[in-house]
Amino acid sequence: MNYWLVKSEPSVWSWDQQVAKGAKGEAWTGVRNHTAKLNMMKMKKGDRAFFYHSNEGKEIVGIVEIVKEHYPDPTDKTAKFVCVDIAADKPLKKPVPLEAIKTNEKLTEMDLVKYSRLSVQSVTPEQWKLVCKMGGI
DNA sequence: GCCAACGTTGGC
DNA sequence: GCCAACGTTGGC
Repeated sequence: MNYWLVKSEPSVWSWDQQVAKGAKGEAWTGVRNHTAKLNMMKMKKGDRAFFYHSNEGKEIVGIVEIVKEHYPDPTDKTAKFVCVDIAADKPLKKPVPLEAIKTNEKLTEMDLVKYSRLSVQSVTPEQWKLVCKMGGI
């Protein structure tokens, strides 16, 4: 299994809205960046991803599961980009703020720190375990 | 194909 | 609200 991290501004699409969609999930559309697109194309059904709130909160709030692999993004008129369907798995007992990641020397290599603008990122198993632990899971 | 100008993202 | 980082666009 591979691990990922997706970012969303809560004013646009929040964790609560994701949870409300249930196990069926929701299309993760609107990605217009080729690096993020390549990451989405590597996602497999059953992979897990952290759900991060950018701008407001700036913390990892929950875990989602990839429930449908990549297909053309219906909101993209140029037909160049793709989306996946994700469903809320479970919330972190304790959200992990960006600050905690930046100050943990084991996590300074996370894309969240190095490439803060990338909206779909990969996470190593080591990073995944550590963040889960920090989040109380 | 280079690069300056411009737009967007997101932390601060 | 500012600005750094980075992607995209368009003139040459």
